[in-house]
Parts: sequence; structure tokens; C-alpha cells
Amino acid sequence: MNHPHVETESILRRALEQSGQRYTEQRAAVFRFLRSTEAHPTADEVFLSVRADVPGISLATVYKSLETLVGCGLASKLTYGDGSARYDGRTDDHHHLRCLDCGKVLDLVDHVDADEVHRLEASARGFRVTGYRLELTGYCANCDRAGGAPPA
Amino acid sequence: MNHPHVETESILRRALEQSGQRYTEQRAAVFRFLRSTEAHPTADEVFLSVRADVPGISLATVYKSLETLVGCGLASKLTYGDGSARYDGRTDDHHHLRCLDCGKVLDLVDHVDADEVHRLEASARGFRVTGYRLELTGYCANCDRAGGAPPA
DNA sequence: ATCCTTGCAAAGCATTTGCAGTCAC
DNA sequence: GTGACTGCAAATGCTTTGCAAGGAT
Repeated sequence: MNHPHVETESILRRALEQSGQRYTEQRAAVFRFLRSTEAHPTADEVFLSVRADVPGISLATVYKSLETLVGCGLASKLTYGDGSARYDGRTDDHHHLRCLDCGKVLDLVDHVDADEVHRLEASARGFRVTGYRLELTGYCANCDRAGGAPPA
Repeated sequence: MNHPHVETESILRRALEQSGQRYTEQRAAVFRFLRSTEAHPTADEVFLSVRADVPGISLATVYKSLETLVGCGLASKLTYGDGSARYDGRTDDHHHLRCLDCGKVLDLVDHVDADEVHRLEASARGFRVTGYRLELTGYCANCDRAGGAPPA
């Protein structure tokens, strides 16, 4: 943690090299921004923020960069039905809370118990399980307070 | 289970009445088809199948009908990143297996233990949880056999 | 020098919408 | 008879693509 910027840059360089791709200012800026936020931004939000670092960047390049990062395992794409995809710079195994009112996505700081996961895998007969995704839905503190939410 | 068609029809009539909406041949055909399959079809697949019952139906009407059914709680919408949404006529609480190769969605005949769910809810501080969604990903018997899948 | 990447504009695809005619109640 | 629903076509919104110019190795 001594040189966070340098470390981030070399992580990216290494990952790109491994797949025969090139290090560019645009990809670096997108990667840096994703690492700096917990807001799970949409492609457009990434675009708007990254323009501060790289003024001429285009939305198409942001999409391409995000796809590249996901392909390298440096980010993940979260897809919900409503509107656009969101991107997450965290690569460790974790899960999400999603507000049904404002659409905000929060990190869940807990895991499904490993035994429970194995039990579920066992009931998936004839299917080779390689991963899982869990999402709790409900209402965030802000929207709950606003009273826009049914009491379930 | 003596008159499955009749029962299906009255379930739909009742649900529509409750929300001030009308019973139509198109909605009935979409509902019947969703109930008859476990294939988790896309809107387009629903459209193609339902045309056998209601030749003149339009894709827009299929979309509207599916939305109506979801709104009445008679179906649910499954959204993954790849392409189009899928619809599920089952309304009981259950989860899914999704093949990363062919995209097929299967039902998981098991639940997350209730205690485990409560434990996770408790770690979602400041967030009122109203539901959750779990999806196991991997490779179905067909695709696994075909060898198109990395060994994890 | 090679060939990957960018930015632009246009295309693509799933889904939604506006509206006149039709139908359920 | 009234208001909701259908079908058509056009529109929308997110994302991807083709291509010429520029940049990384």
C-alpha cells in the first residue's frame, strides 16, 4: 500500500500483457476510476468521470475499456433488468444489495456459508457449478426513509 | 388439477380484475404458454410459440402481456447480461442454474437455508431487505459433455 | 514497422411508445 | 357506451461495430 498508483498501474500492465493487449492512458483511467469508487457506476457514469482525466475520451472507448478489464478479470459487470449495466472494480468474491427504488447497488460484507453452497451444488444434478451470484433486494436507508417503499 | 385450463383461466381473470385490467385472448395465451414450459423463454420465443394459438398477435402485445403478468405476480422476469430477458411462469420461491455456454436456464430444486438468509440480512445494516435472488452458474450436462467448458 | 487502439458516426438489438381502430365489460 | 387493449410502425436507449488516423511495443 505504499504506492497505490504505481501498484494499480503495474497490475493493469501485467494483466494486459498476459493477453497480448496494450497499456493505454484510456484503459488506465477507467481502471483507476473503477478502483476508486464503491458506487458501481454505469458505463455512462464512468465516461463522465473519466473525462476529467482524459478529456478527449469517447463513450465507445469507455465501453471497450470496460469490456477489456472484465475480460482480464480486473472488473466485473453487474446486470439487472433496469436500464444499463453497472461495473464493479472489486474482484474478490462478494455480493450485492440493490435498492428497488433508486437502483443503487451496495456491497454486502458477508458470504453465504461454504457448506450451504456445497449443499446447493449437490442438488444441481447433471450440472457442473463453477460460481454463484447472490443479490439481496430491498430499500436503502435513504429511500426507506422517504417512504416510497411498500412495507413488504 | 381436474380442469387445468379452466383453473388457469380463472387464476388469470381474478388477478386481472384485482388491478382493474381486462381478460383478453392474448394475455391468456401468453399465460398458458408460460405455465406450460420450464424453458424460461425470451419474449421473442413466447411470441413465436403463442402465434400458434393467436395468429395475429404482435410482438409488442407479447411484451405488454408479459409486463402485465409480472405486475400481477403471475410471472417473473429473469435478467442476465447476455441478450434478452427471460420469463418464468413459476411464482413460488425458487432459484436458477444458468449455463455459461448455451445460456439455458434450469430450475434449482432447493432453497437457501432460512437461517442463512436471516444471517445475511442482518449484515445488510441500514438496508431493509425484502427479497433475494440466487443464481448458480456453470455448465449444463450437454455443454459440459461437448467439452466447450474450462475445468474451472 | 507492426498491428492494436482510439474516436467518430452509423448500425444493431431489445424493448417501449403513440395512436387509431377494436374489444371487453 | 366507456375506457382498456391491440397491432402497427416509429422511436428510444444502451451497446457494438466499421473504419481511418494515431499510438504502443
